[in-house]
Amino acid sequence: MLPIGVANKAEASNCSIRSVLSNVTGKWRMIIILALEDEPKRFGDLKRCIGDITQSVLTENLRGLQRDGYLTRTVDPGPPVAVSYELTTLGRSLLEMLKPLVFWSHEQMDEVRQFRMQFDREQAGRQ
Amino acid sequence: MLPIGVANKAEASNCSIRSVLSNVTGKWRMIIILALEDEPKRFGDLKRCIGDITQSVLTENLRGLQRDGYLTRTVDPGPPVAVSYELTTLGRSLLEMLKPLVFWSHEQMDEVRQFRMQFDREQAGRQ
DNA sequence: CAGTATCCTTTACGATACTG
DNA sequence: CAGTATCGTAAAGGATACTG
Repeated sequence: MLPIGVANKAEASNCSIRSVLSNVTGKWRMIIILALEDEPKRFGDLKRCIGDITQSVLTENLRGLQRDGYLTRTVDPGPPVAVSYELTTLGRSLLEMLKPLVFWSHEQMDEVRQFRMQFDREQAGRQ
Repeated sequence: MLPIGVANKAEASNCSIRSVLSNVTGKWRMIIILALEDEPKRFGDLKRCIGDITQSVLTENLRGLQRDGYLTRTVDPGPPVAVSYELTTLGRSLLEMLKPLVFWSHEQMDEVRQFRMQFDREQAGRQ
């Protein structure tokens, strides 16, 4: 069995599984990793590629991923300055873990939507 | 390449990959799925097993997972009443996607911690 | 036992303006 | 171009009290 539980609060902070799993929670971290699959990208490219992320949020999340060692940030002082982000070996390794999950998500999407609609209908019927 | 980006906001809501990936973001959803790996568990068992989750938050997340079809909720009217939660086929299928990620997390934890410490040292040095 | 109901705090996210 | 700085909102989570 996996050590997912904690006996107390002090233990929670260094609970191994949780601390690393939390790297891919949040709305954007997986998306960014996936966006860097094929090649290094510059800040503006990433923003365009993802589409609906704001500058400040993209910056925050890139910092976090860089801090944890999933990507590198390289500055080419211009002018104009160009900053590019690239997956590290660790990041690429995470990407490989994520890909099956993404394809699975894609496949199961309709089923989840069915379940949701049914659940919501049942809830509505109970009112 | 994976369709992770969106061209506009309207498209974002039915962007397949994101909508299902978001099922496993958040602090607790993966944890709950993992906690149900071995056998169905009752509400109190889950709470004890996870350790540091409050009743209300556990309830919310169980509802969400049930809504999306990952688990079932079965009531045995007592008294005393006993409610047990069990992974569905879909939930078990998700669990299998999650397990490699969890083991990977466990293995890579030290490396991530090293990166973090180094990054934080560099940041401190820059002040 | 398995919740609901409140209320509160924290975190993530978003919009906008400004800068070297 | 790639940010930073502010400010505001929304969602998640947490603490506590109460209930059939």
